[in-house]
Amino acid sequence: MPVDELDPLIHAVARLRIMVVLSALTPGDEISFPRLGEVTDLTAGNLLTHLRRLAEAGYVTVEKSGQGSMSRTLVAATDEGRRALEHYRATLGRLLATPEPSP
Amino acid sequence: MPVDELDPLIHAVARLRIMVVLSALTPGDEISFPRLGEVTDLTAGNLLTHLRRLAEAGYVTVEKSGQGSMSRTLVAATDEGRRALEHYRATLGRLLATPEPSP
DNA sequence: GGGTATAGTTTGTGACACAAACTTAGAAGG
DNA sequence: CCTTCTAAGTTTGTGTCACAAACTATACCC
Repeated sequence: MPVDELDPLIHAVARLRIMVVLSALTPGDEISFPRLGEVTDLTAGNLLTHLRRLAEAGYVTVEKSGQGSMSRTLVAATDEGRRALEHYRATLGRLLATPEPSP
Repeated sequence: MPVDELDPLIHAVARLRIMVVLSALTPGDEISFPRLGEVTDLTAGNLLTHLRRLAEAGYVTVEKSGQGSMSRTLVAATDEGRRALEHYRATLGRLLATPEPSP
């Protein structure tokens, strides 16, 4: 009945947190992998996996440089990612507000 | 960091839909199992499982009468369920709104 | 150079959403 | 009455996924 479905990629709590944090960044800004892990309260393994899926969807960019302990990974939301989150927000707002008349 | 966690019982899309529909009912009102299945767009199997979990949590009541094709099952949200949804709504709103200052 | 710390990756497992198959019992109808 | 159909729930099997523990690679310190 509700034509608009909640984007399952964003709906997972962990990824939702990631997207919220990334979208809060000034466009053009980035955040480091470890810092993002702290802020979202995710272990590195989880963060990595979720970022991979978000990157595959084109919602985030992941830039890596260096190797081993010198590696620096920077993450940012893409415009598409921001739009997707906005759309999710709107859809969810609609869903939560809907009294859905029952005949 | 965000102390308030999203209630995972409600967060699943299917159960979220169920709770929204049930909460939209006038307190004291009930909805039939088949009708709830239609409105939430869930198969009977799914609906049953999700209702079971919601009932275990005390978020909904499930009243059964009759057997076989004569069985009538009525479902309603409990006060606790309504409160939980409200809390979920608030938590989510906070999460989605949080710009979360990054040092 | 052995130990410790940091950054990221791989892997194993348990939970869970989902739908297909099954059960039960009344109604249709011949 | 005996079969067939349909409606209402229930059980079960399967694929997906979130999660954390274990692992790899590299630098810093003594």
